[in-house]
Amino acid sequence: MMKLRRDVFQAIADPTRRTIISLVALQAMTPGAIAGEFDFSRQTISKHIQILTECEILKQEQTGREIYYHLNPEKLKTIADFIEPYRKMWDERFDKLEAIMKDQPKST
Amino acid sequence: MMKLRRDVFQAIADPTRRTIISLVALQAMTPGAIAGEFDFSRQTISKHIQILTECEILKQEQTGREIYYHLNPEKLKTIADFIEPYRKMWDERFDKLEAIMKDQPKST
DNA sequence: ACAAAATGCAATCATTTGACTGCGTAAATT
DNA sequence: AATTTACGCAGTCAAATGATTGCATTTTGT
Repeated sequence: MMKLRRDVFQAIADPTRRTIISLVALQAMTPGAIAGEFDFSRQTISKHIQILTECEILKQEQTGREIYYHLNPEKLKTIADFIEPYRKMWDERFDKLEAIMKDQPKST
Repeated sequence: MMKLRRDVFQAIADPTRRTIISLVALQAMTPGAIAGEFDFSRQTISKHIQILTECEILKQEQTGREIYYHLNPEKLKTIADFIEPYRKMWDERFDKLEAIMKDQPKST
């Protein structure tokens, strides 16, 4: 059980884990606090946290007996990098931004 | 088997399906042609295509006995929308673009 | 009309997933 | 020192996943 096949794409496939990400993005939270937001058992949530931690989407920070988990947003870049090439196929705003970039060649 | 839990996040969780997406992004392809790019059986690939089609990442276009599958990039926006709030936490370039946007209030 | 080609559909099977309960351990509280 | 609190780890189990093979169906080509 729990092979090392875990990657970021697999991690965000689960809706509960996506919710955990959105919670922890606002502030670091303990497993107990996170579990309190769901109807699942603490251990179930704990396992989700473990999966997110394994692929480094979450980082731990222990203080006494409490462990605070906070988001490591950089890891989500993997997803963004996958999406990026397709973005320009739909995102008009992105095209507009690109145009602005071209119009401002030496802006910095 | 194959419940209706299929969503876009689940669809892109599989590496084979991500490769299929990248292939079809370049040009519409038939299942046979797609399968030819992998070492898996044709039916295995066919099933992946089915999953991608079910959640509308791929669209069919039948011509005779051949079915061309092409990418529906809009569906990937779901993923982008999830990532977007976290993007500004890592993407320096994005911040720069935002700054430029602010500096150019009436640019269009 | 018949054979070949391009697909989809069904059945099967090992593995993974996501939920659960129970237990162990370390830190805080009394 | 004993109890409570906050965790993690191990085991279990039903369901989902991802692969397979075999067969049916429709279109194309001879």
